[in-house]
Amino acid sequence: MEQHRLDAFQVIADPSRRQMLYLLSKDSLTINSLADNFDMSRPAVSKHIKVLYNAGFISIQDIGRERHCILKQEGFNELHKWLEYFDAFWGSKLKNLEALLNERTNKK
Amino acid sequence: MEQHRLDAFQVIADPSRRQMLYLLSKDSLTINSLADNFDMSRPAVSKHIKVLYNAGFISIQDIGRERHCILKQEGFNELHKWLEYFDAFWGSKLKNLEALLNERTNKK
DNA sequence: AATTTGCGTAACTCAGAAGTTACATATACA
DNA sequence: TGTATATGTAACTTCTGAGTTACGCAAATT
Repeated sequence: MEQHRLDAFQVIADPSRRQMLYLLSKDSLTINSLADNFDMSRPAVSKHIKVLYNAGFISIQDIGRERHCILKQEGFNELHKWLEYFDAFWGSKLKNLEALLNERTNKK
Repeated sequence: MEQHRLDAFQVIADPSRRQMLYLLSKDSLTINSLADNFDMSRPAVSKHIKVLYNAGFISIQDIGRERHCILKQEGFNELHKWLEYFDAFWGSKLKNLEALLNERTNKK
């Protein structure tokens, strides 16, 4: 089948997928009950779910013919690390001083 | 000209742009000095810079014919807020309990 | 057993992001 | 003044993510 192996950053780039994660933060939902919240076909939602699953943003529990989607922390880790790097950058007074010095001296 | 008005999530979905932000966290750079770090044409880099600028990830200081790109916090804010929401979700023991309860009861 | 329900997948279309080359412009330098 | 440098932009091509419809299958229902 198609690739559908997007990294965490690409996964959250889609507004629909962010909305799905939000909805799942309120309650775990099946594919169909998720699809009720969107203006797209169920297969489209199904694909998004696959993307979210493959990237570790959700786990899926099969109950009979239903697939219950549950939010999963794993997918968020990479994003968290990435943002933390820049948080550290902003947070550090040393960095700020460094930047200031660069601004003043780095104009060859 | 073209739109190039991507939101913060779309902005960081591109690996090249993330790399640019990383490089700019080390030092402020001109368009050309940035382009030296990539296997793409300078106009391509120029476009990415425009995207980063429009989304508030960098500020630009014109010095003569050079454009110095400087990391800017603003663009990160939306991402930060977004992640914080889910951090709160994971962090809250109450939420975890709630999720546990949902798992046990929500199987109509 | 037949039908309905919940879902996945294949095949396709479409839009737009990301790259290219070619060109224009403004500043610095000789 | 003429040339090199640093950059932006227009026009174009290419690729792929995101949507669709049509279909298949297994579990539930009757």
